[in-house]
Amino acid sequence: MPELPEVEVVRAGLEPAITGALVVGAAVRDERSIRRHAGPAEDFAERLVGSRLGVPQRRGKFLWIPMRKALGVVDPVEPAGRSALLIHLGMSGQLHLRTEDEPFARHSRIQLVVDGPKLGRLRVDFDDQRIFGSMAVDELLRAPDAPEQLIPHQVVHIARDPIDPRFDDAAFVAALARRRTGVKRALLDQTLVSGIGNIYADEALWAARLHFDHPTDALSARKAHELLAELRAVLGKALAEGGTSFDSQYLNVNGEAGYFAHSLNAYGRQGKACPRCGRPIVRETFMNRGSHYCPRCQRRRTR
DNA sequence: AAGTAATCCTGATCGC
DNA sequence: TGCGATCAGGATTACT
Repeated sequence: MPELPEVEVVRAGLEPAITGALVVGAAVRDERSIRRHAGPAEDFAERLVGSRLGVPQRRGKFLWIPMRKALGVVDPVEPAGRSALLIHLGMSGQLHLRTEDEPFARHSRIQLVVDGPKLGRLRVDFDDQRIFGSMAVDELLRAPDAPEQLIPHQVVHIARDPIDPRFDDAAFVAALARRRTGVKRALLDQTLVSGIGNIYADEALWAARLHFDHPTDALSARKAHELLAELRAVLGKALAEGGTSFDSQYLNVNGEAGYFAHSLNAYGRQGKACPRCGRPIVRETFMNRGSHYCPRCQRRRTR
């Protein structure tokens, strides 16, 4: 399940193949994989083919590539177009760089062919088993809090992520205090802070010794800052290790797995000893997903 | 208005 | 062997 570190690994992996490249082909094999696109598959392909691509960008778990039709002379590195190829990997979406003669993966849904200045002609495959992911061509708008930044229309409501240099720590802590909900719910709310999913929420809560349902309004500012620090630590470490791969559901653009699964302290470790105190990690269903925590280190507190 | 539940999907796994 | 039920969860939609 790709979260911030996995999406950033993919973004960085795309960069040398994509930046300045011309789209020479686009094929949608499954319309469900362009659910986020406003028009039909033909429209999606038409907009892409003949477009020059810029540097891949990311906010939270959303990825996008600025693009503009290559009419006349344009800066190949940053085309300054007003649209972008928007990508969300969902649960099982993957982007793979392949040569044109390589076979399609079983769950290949969309294929692009690009011709770039660095790596030449390549196929960019969007493979997605569960089809929670999607691509779209979306309009670029000025970011509400930074007029010189352009972000896709569908990303405007997404908060900045904790490793964004413009993330406002004090505003986040204040917003958290205004909420009347459990802390894990808040962490998973992408309009409050983005990029965090079930794995890194559980890991950060374990590190900060917080129960997943701890009321946000009962959290001290000091504890909220500590949680933010732990979030950054776990996201940064996972990024450095290439993300978390449990199975083939997450691989980078070259088909390689990440190593962070070996570093997990709570997520998926139910029944195993808490690395801090030795008590078995417990798994409870919460918000239709598993929550993993140490019943000794992460005591539930009441409002 | 803010908070929460339901919904979309497929494949691996389990029980019978 | 095969079949149906269950589980995994990110973002959006539809409620309360």
